[in-house]
Amino acid sequence: MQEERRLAVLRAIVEDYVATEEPVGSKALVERHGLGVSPATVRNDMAALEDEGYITQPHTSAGRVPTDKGYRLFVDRLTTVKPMSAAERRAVSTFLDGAVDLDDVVQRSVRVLSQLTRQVAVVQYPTLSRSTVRHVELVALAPRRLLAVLILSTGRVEQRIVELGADLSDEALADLRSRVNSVAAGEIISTAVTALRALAAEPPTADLAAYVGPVVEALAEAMSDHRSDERIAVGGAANLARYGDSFDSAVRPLLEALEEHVVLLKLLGEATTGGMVTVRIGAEGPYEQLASTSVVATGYGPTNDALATLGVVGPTRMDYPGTMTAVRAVARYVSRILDED
Amino acid sequence: MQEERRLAVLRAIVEDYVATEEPVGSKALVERHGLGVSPATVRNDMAALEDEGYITQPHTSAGRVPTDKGYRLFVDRLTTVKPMSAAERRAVSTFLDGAVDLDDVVQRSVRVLSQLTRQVAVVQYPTLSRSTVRHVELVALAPRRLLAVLILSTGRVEQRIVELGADLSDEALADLRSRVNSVAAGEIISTAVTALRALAAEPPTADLAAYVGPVVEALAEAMSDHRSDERIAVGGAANLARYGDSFDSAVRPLLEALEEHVVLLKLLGEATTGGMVTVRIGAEGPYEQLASTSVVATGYGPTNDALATLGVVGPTRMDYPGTMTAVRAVARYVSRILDED
DNA sequence: ATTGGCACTCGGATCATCGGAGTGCCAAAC
DNA sequence: GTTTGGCACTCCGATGATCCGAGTGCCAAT
Repeated sequence: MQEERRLAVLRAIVEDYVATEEPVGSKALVERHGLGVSPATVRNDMAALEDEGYITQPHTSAGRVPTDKGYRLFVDRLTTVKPMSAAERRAVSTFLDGAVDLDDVVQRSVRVLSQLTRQVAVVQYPTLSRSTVRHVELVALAPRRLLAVLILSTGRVEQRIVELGADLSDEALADLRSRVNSVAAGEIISTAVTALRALAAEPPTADLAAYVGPVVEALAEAMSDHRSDERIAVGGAANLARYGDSFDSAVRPLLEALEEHVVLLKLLGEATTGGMVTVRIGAEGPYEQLASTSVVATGYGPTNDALATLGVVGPTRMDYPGTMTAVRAVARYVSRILDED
Repeated sequence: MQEERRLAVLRAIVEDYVATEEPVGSKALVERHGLGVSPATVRNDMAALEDEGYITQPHTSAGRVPTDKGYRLFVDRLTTVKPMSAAERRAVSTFLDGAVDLDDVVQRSVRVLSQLTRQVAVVQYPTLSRSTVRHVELVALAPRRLLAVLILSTGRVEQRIVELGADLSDEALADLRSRVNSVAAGEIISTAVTALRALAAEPPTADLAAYVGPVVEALAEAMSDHRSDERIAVGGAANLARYGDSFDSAVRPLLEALEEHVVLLKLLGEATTGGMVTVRIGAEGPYEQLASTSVVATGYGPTNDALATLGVVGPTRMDYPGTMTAVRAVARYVSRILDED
């Protein structure tokens, strides 16, 4: 079964290259891994693997390096799930358990993920679109100005200041508050927006006619605010310093991407559910300039109904198994925490 | 007046070195700047400047490079205030005017500042400690759980979830809300905390005794939360890519510092008021590892009562005059915006 | 005080050399 | 048919020698 051995060779090449950062030759391979064959045999296999496009040599008479295609095969078929050490598990859970609010959860996740993977970590804030309205609070700030506070099921809180066209009485405010909550509370965002707009279109009392419009508009705007969909936390940029070589080709575009949240979001891709981790390798991604960076990401959210994405961005030459388990584990912990409150 | 010319020479060296990134020699100096003397004269001056410690040569027979001391003199005595171009002004104001809330103001400031200076920009969120309580809202989420929303004069909103020891009636909630607001609203943070604690110590009605404690504690904690004092926004890290050389010595520690908000805060230093811009050059700063980075910072806040700091971090070799005006301008615009709402 | 002249220094670029790791291929062995 | 040892070959990268030129310091002249 040479076929089997070839795959073993590919796996060995990937592992060694990731570990050493240097092209790996036939001799070093047989020494460091227990393949019971001679270097010559490995060379034959390597030639075959090269023909099929899984590896290349940077130049004649150098060792081999995996191609994107090689990494792809490695990830798809040669990766064994690597469990996290007990210490790591404990670190993740204790660190994340200390979070006091949503912001803090996200910050801490980014931090722990980047430390675990020694890579750049990216965590998207939970999307509004799937969450439900827990409560709407209206607070009078001045006769003609109020603060609308929107509390969502994910724990996110949005607030807007609303300017009114006429003075507002306390009774009218209380009335408005209860009416708004009765149509919106408990509903999913999109439904809530529709219901609120309906309320604004036909003011139930003449009193409210002057206020309901601006308030509803502010709320609807807060609910469908795509800016907040794009909120993202990034951490571990210092890990980029380890790239060392290939600075211009790899680090610069990545640093630029990290500041463009829209780009980052596209890079993370669609959120996947159920513990599935997406791996996008090098040129498989949407940006040419990031041809030598890979993305390992997964969705997270309460009850495994993916609310948002979180993951890691790094060089194609990365420890995929380790990164994948780290990403999966952090996603699971974060989901659990969000479920709790 | 050789003294005067010497300073002119120093200024020319700084300007040239900042522009070209290369040690500057006597010949190039007289050519590029209109000093009406010969290279030999300049050499004499340079020797004197070197004796006094304002410049050095990286190695014998190379041009001169300013020392920290040289930059210091340049900043203190040789800098003419460089006004911003009309286009820049317009860019800043229109960009910042588009901000919708406090978060957005900070984000946009970081962005505009980093683009203006082509450097890493850092903006601290307004401190809680100087601001006053605008309003406290209490929202029932469940019979034994409520959400406390704290609205501050800076526009910042903090919220905390409070677990109660007993079921809460609507009347008790309303009572509590009005009592809390009557003692806290309009007060400065520290006063409000004291007043609230007093309220908790002697519950005005037996009804409230079971609730007032946890609620007040949550509010006090939110008010004195030092974590939020440490909130910071960073932008323009991609500009670090321009360093090119001196990667390990300069970029790596800086990247690490950017993730340690505590370090960054210490780096920014005390907030200064009244349009004063602080410049800290190289080894003047508190961190050895950042001996080749400078900080240009200033305080900002409504009515010029510095609430927080904002600034730029970059290599000692930076365009100080330009950076200083940019920092000053952004601080002024941000202050104005915060004053408005 | 300034200037032109001049010998001197030293870093960086250029180029040649050399060693070694690694390959491909072939013929022998299993 | 697969595996293996042997061998000639390639080419990268380190090392070292050479050389050029920008820049300096100093001195004598202005």
